Amino acid sequence: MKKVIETKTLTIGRLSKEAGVNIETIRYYEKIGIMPEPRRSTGGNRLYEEEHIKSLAFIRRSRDLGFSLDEIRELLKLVDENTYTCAEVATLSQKHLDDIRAKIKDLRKIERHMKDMLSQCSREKVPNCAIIDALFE
Amino acid sequence: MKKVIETKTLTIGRLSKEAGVNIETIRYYEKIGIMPEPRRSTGGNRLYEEEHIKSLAFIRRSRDLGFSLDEIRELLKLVDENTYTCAEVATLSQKHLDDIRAKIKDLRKIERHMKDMLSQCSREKVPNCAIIDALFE
DNA sequence: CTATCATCTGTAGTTACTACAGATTCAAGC
DNA sequence: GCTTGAATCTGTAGTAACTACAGATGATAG
Repeated sequence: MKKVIETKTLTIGRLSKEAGVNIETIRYYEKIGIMPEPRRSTGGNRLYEEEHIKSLAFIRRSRDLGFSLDEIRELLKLVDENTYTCAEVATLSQKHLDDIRAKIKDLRKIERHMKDMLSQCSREKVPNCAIIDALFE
Repeated sequence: MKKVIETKTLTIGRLSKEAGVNIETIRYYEKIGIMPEPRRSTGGNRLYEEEHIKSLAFIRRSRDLGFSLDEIRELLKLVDENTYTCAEVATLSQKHLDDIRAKIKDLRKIERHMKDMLSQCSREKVPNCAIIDALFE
């Protein structure tokens, strides 16, 4: 007997719902070349396969972790070349982690400043405000 | 004797250097209406006074604290109307502080995930990477 | 008076999308 | 087969906060 390979094919609308990603965003990912072009129906509508579902999931997961689309492109290039090594991936990821830590540091500094300014503010309904003064230096 | 009010007048280039802000950025702030229009020389070059120096300092300080230009516009509107109260300013600032804290929280979550992923990575020069696997889920 | 520098206006590019408009295509019912 | 309404198509423009030009003037030193 013939083995039938069951591949679920999705329209862009279904993929959008399943992945929780806007239709426009999916087309955008294709346009900038980080999602592979799907085959089309005779009329020209996109038809997605397992491959694309995975690809989109990878992109979204990476985005959620704060990777830029360029960084994701790098990662995907490594994967697609199939020649990537753990070391290369780790290097990219470590750099990303460093960036995140730097951002946290910056934000914490801002948080302290804001907290200080707010603590100096009487919060009463009078003009003349310690916060405004601080911003004017 | 006549009291001579000494007002230093700056060209955009000088203001740019003193404030450490790009010339284009200064013009941009004027265009979007958060910096007042300066008077011009007969030839049309911008001539800045103390007022503008202060204004620019306020904007930059607020930007450094992460306020958006729209938020700064709000703050400046309060100041310019001269009817602002400490309470209004404090409300805006508190909201901003909350935003910052939320961002820090998000980033810390990301940091943990990245750290976990990196800890599972052998970092050796072999293909097949725990990080990539994790991103594919 | 001229050479060189500073400024001028206006437009386009950046990131990661989102939001249309106007034209087709698809799927379902009759 | 035909119609209708939903889904999809392409392409363009908008968002935030700038930056980077191009090509035309303005200012200034010698």
